[in-house]
Amino acid sequence: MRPRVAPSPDLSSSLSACIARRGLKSTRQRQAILGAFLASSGHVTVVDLLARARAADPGVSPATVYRTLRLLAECGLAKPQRFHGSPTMYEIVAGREHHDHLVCTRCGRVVEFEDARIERLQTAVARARGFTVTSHRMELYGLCRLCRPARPGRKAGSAGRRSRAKRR
Amino acid sequence: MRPRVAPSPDLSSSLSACIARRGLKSTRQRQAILGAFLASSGHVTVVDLLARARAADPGVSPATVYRTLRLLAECGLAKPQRFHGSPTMYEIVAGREHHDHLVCTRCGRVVEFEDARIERLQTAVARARGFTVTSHRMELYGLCRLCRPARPGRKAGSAGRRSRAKRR
DNA sequence: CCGGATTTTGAGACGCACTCTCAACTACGC
DNA sequence: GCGTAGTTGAGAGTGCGTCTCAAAATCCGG
Ligand SMILES: [Zn+2]
Ligand SMILES: [Zn+2]
Ligand SMILES: [Zn+2]
Ligand SMILES: [Zn+2]
Repeated sequence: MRPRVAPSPDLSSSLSACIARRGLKSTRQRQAILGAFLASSGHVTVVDLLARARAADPGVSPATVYRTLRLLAECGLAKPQRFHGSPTMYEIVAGREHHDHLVCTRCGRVVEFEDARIERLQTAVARARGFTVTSHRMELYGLCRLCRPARPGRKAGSAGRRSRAKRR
Repeated sequence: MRPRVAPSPDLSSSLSACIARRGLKSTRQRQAILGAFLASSGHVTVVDLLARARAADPGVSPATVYRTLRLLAECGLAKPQRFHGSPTMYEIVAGREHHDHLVCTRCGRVVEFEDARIERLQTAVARARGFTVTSHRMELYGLCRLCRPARPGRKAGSAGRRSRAKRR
């Protein structure tokens, strides 16, 4: 029922809408951050986003990135995801359907999935315990194809190395 | 279906074992903390645990609770659970089987459950995406039986209820 | 039971990821 | 342009947890 909207100008207008509706103002910084966010694919950290936004407009401070991200979340454009062991990541939410995550504990790659059977079972289980579920979180941690140890003949390093250096 | 071992001396000996094995020492504080932890049921925060441990022995500092909890985790006796919106909670792990959690967003109650069908589907989904799962986290958030609004014909609780009632 | 090596402890400094405060600075309608 | 309300950056503050370090406790061999 949701029209699928390719990540495009549309979304930024939807921010303007939300901004207008609340009597807020459109600023250089917000544009830069929104631009960087929409241009990103997948899941971004505040640090990532700050860097990208600064590429477009050096005058962007971390505080503003935090604030704008919160605004985007309130407008239903972004959604924070807190994966184990890394700072909060944000993903584009507009027009996408619910999904859960597979997270590679080695390279940090995040893969999304959705499984209606699991979702149904979750609801059923909850109901059986007297709960009315309003949201859930499900993350599967493990090794992705490329990080899986010692498969002969496989080269894991070439294309796949997503940045994601995590300290701990 | 599991032989229910009442939280008993067994576990504390298993700590001594782990302590001995690593050349560590048994101290008053560790006893107090372990005692408080084992006597607790369900999921405890550091603050909770500190209070309980101090009841038994006033000379226990927060730092030591953190340290001991980490030790317990390394010994496989405790497991940290980070639920959305509350500080890390620890639960007794020894001899129990894996489970996931239902969390009431209003009163904070935590209910455990385990569903083999879901677990199987998780593994299957992961494999289909090329992942080897080593662990997962699944939490269902919502309202428990007692917190569910007694619907006088009108649907009261939308998604947003944020109130944080600490359970005691 | 003692002495000394070694571990542990408490207090407070520190770190990280955020949020808040506030004075200076826009954006924007008139 | 003006005025005003919203916005920004810098830095202080907060929550939660870890680290540092000197003093204290544990343990072990004698
Ligand atoms: Zn990987
Ligand atoms: Zn996602
Ligand atoms: Zn409840
Ligand atoms: Zn549990």
